[in-house]
Amino acid sequence: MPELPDVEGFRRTAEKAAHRVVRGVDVRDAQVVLNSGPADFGEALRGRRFAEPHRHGKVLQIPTENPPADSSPGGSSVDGSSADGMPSLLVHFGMTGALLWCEPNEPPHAHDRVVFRFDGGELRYRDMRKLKGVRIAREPAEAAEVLDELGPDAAAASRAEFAARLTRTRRQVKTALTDQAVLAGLGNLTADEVLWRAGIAPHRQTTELTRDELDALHRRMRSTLREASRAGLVPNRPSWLSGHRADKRCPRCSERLSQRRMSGRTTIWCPVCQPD
DNA sequence: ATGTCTGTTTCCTA
DNA sequence: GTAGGAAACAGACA
Repeated sequence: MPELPDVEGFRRTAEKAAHRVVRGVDVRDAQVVLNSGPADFGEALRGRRFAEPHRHGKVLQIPTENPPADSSPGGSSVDGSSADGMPSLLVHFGMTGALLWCEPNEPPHAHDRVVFRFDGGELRYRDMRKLKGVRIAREPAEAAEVLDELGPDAAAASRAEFAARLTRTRRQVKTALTDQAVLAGLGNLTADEVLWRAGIAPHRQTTELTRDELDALHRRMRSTLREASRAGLVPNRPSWLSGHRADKRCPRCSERLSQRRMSGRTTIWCPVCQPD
């Protein structure tokens, strides 16, 4: 599932836990804890509060903050401790990961790999295939190591930044769009969707795109991500290309869609709306 | 049963 | 620098 819009949905889920104290961490499958042992992982988080979650591309970062200096009722104090210097939780959802907010007594799901318990609810990292998972960054520099590998967030990249990053390489535009080091957040579905909306064939070389085409691509990308993020997934609507991966007819002109594997992923486009 | 597919990423080879 | 394949994993599906 997880492309930028999905992770944006998970970010909103994580907001339910913001400013709550982590009462306990259950690592039900140590394999998804990427950079520490299960005990250390839980120990790094227990007793701290989750702060406001951030998303960069497909990566979700949940910083922590210290518990409020004892109870300060009445004061809506966000307390003194900033999230600086505190450990962060980093989540990469791989291909099948998800984050769910559950009531305390909901029975566990077979694919619940890590459970973060709070008073009155819990956050669950659920993942069937365990291609990625969670990691702990003990200080901001450690989180930066992961995030610095990524290009600018696709939903936030400016037009100029977008064009500059994309044309830095001369690869096929679909491949460049899904390269997280070029631009962070687009996956197989959103890349196909954006290219279709912009009327650009996926195998075009980035360096042969005109300024107008780059601008169109950027504009479509922003609007597509905005709409999909609101839904928390790439919609399966009839007016979207992604809704036609099965019947393989262009939603705009009804032409038979073309299909090819590009860098290992199934790529779909309309030969009429996206000419060579 | 066996093979193929999958909304991800990384590593290797040509 | 770029493209393609395989692998990590756990299914669903024909």
